[in-house]
Amino acid sequence: MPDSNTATQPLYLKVKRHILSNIGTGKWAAASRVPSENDIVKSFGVSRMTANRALRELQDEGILVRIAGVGTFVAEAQAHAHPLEVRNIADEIRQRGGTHRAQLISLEKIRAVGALAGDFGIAPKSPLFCSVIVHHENDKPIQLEDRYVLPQLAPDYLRMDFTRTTPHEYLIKAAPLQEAQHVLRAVMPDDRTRRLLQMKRGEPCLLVLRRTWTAGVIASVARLHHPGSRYEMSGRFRP
Amino acid sequence: MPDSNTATQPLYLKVKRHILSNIGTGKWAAASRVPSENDIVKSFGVSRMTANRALRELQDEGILVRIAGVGTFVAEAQAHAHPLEVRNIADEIRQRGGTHRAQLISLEKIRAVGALAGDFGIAPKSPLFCSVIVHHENDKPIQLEDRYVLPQLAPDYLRMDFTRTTPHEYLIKAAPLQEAQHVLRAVMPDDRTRRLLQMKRGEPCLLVLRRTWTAGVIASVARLHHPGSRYEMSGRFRP
DNA sequence: TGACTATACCTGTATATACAAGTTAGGATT
DNA sequence: AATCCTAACTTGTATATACAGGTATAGTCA
Repeated sequence: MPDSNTATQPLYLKVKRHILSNIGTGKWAAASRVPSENDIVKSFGVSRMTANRALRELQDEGILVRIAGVGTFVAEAQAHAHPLEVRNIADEIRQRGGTHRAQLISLEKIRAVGALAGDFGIAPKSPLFCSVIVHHENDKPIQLEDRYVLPQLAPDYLRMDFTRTTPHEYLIKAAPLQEAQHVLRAVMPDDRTRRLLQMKRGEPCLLVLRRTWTAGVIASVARLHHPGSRYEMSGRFRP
Repeated sequence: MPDSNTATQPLYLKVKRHILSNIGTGKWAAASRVPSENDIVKSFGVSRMTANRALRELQDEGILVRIAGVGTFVAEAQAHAHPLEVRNIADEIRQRGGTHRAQLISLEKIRAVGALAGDFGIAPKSPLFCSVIVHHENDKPIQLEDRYVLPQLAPDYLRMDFTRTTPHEYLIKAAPLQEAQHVLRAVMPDDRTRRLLQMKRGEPCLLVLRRTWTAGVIASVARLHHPGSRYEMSGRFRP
């Protein structure tokens, strides 16, 4: 029955902004109660569905906690975890406006030994596919990718042309990704790594270890070495 | 008019799962069209608001793209960006079951010079608060925190006891965080850094540069050095 | 042929209403 | 005093309806 909107802005957004501003200024502290749907109906003159949408979306965004039968409350302050994106190297380069070139060092079937077999949870000497690729940005090497793949999940891995698509791109199509783990370290490169990345002596590497799971088993393990002087990861974050 | 539900499961979730399953099996490829709200009304026998909620939530989750007047489509495959968390060091240590100790090296007012003034966007020689803290895990140094703070936003910064709370914890309370940027690099430490972190010669550092914004201005800049041999960042990700 | 228009369809938002189910507090009963 | 029950309030879901505004296409008119 009330009008549709007063200033060309959706009503549920007005309600959301009002709540967010009260939380942002500290007027409504963490764990304190916020107006119920019916309170908002009265104070804003909107329908309950509109109030519900505002509160529900704020819950989905982690700002509020709602308990049926009890009420709606300001969520505890965010764990303050800032996401940093770990992305496909080719996309990353293209987005920067650079040109990507992949140099295939080797692509073969190997036998898992030692820690590698343990990583995959397979028997020692089981077959694994292994690719070694150096990724270039504007013809400067910026990533050495040592990748190991479970043959069952990517049977035609050895026939792929990895100068055209990255293993990463191929794998997310071949083996639906369920989970990924990343570990980030600063390390000194070994001789082979330093040579392939054309690094100076004494220059460190940013190392990303990536493991991806499919159907509960590790589908792929990647070791990504980046020259410290030519590569950095960055991310922006808005709470 | 139709019944409420058939199997104790919300109808909008049924619709969502149906769509997700069609996308998951590849039946509906990326960029292909998905049924309109009215199609879903007919095929599922639900109201348009219910169909709308299912499609809208899938859009919010990045699964679908909706264009008013045109239709609803399967979103292009996710950019495959894996978040890596950049967290408060004290929380991180405690969560691992270790004990955290902060060693205050210095806490003073300085004058911004050179790049620092540029970072903050303030005039050279403007005052800045500066704290230098070494964070220990089980009495081993794992982070050197060089932090610069805008005095206006944290007037009592110099009176804080940073052996009890981290600057990070203090700042998120004093200056509501609006945006944060992180840059990650592998670098060789300078002499001071190597000494404070008790590192061996030739050992690299994982360097995190963090800038946080409040009300459009940079509130704080932090340089976080970690010994490569004793520190790593990791994150898990489920799509 | 080119420009305009009417139409059909789509999403976006908003409302009034309804019923289910969880929680809490207070009152009645035993 | 302990227990049960009810009333009031909360969120969660679902519907029918309405209007606004975006987009594309077919058809009309100049």
